[in-house]
Amino acid sequence: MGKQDVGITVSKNEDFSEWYTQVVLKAKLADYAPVKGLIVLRPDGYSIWESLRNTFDKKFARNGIRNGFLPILIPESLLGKEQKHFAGFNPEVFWVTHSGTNEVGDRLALRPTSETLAYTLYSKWIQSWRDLPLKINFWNTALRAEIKATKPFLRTSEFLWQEGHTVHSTKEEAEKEVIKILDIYKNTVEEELAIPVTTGKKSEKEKFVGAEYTTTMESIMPDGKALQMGTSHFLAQNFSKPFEVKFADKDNVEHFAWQTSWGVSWRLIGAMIMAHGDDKGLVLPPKVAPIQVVIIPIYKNDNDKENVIEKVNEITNSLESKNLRVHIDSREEFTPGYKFNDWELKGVPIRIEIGPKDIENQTMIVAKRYNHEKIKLELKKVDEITIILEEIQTEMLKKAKIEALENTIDIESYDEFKMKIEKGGFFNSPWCGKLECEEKIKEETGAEIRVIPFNSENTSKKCIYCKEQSTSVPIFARGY
RNA sequence: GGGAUCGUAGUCUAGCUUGGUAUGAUACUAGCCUGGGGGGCUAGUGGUCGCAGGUUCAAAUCCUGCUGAUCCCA
Repeated sequence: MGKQDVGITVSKNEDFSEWYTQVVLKAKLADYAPVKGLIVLRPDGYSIWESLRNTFDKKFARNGIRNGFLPILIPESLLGKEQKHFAGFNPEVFWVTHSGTNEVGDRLALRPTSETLAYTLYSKWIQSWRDLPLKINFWNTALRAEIKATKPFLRTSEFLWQEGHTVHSTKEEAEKEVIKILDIYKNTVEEELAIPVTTGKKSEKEKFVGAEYTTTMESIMPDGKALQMGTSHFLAQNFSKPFEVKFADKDNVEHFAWQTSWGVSWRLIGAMIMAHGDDKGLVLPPKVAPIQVVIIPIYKNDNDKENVIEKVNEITNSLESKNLRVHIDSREEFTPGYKFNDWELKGVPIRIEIGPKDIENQTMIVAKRYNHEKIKLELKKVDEITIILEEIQTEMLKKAKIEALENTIDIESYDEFKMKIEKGGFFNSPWCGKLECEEKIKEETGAEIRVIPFNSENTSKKCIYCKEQSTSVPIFARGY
């Protein structure tokens, strides 16, 4: 196999879509399953998911949220109980119609999301204000049939995610919860995955069906398209009424409860691949990298080998004592050069090279994945690796922020909007708030309102489409 | 929703027009030499040609259906 076949064969700039698919497959994060639109997570991909899950679990726990588990089948009678919600999901629901050869009576849906099921149970579990707030998170998968344009992690018919469902006695408390969760999402994505996000509300048209409003975090990808990174919904009493999630308040009067739901999916992994990867492959932020440091021993003869391995073991012990995830690539069948490329494809943040020359000088070579920098580090300063990893994490976010900023522009002229939309990007453009303008813009340019950023609602500008007084300055973009 | 292209060994691919059980590279296995940016030599292994059916003495090749992937437009 030639050099060009093992690694990524296209440039990220020239063929972004092909580049993305190759990175996913060749870095062994995921593979296609035998059914359309479904993918398989391989250990390196799953490990990143586990890392995110651990972080979220810690933060959820601190916020009084516990995990539970719900079954995957939902009877049609339940799914259809909240009409708007049902209408919104119906086209993409997978149905179980048979058990063995027998037809089932009430068709069973493979959950597209669990609101209806969860709240049926919540109504049983909640009777008094003393039972509130009830905050449960579920790690599971959701199924939504994607007919066309499937893409690993970004658009698949089944996806791993978490869905949180909380119940509160007051509107205020529920709305606070919505924002608290969105904050957790934002800081986790920025701190762990080093991807900057913009938070705000979805427009009426784009909100979660059944929600009173949806808050969202959006990111701009290097190809200029927007990616929804997570949503947190204020459900008001839209579900508590049909599902009778009621509680007796202190005055012994029964009230319908106020609810929220929220979720992030493995889409975040897709975002991470796109945001940081380069022409050599994946680039992993240190915090979620399954392997943070890979060590490549280099030697020509047995004598060298013995000395090198000894040092390599010392370094490994030292790094592992700092709780770093270290791997020694001791494969004999590959040359060092091959291994360099191999681990770069897999995105390992730091590579350490140690050979006879280094031993002589009491140094090692430290190569950083994200900027291709190579430095010489004294062996006795091995502890600095921890600091370098932290720096990498910070620098990656900084770099991503700069790129996001470059792709974000203020546009008030519709002509300019139409001209520039081909290249993609986040456009801050004033909007009057009318559905009609939103739809026309989508129709004529393919761009939609991705998010109405918080604090963007004080504006004296004129709507980019109808020129009337605007009510906000949303971010318009073409999306995934 | 509309349109186009494609599917041959782990990977990439030749062969298809004009039917005769498949070409090359790479990967993989073994051995030796190598080893600081995708090493070399030698010898091997690996294929129900996406699936099902049809035409035919004979199908990777022609026909039909299905399935999966990719791209473009709405």
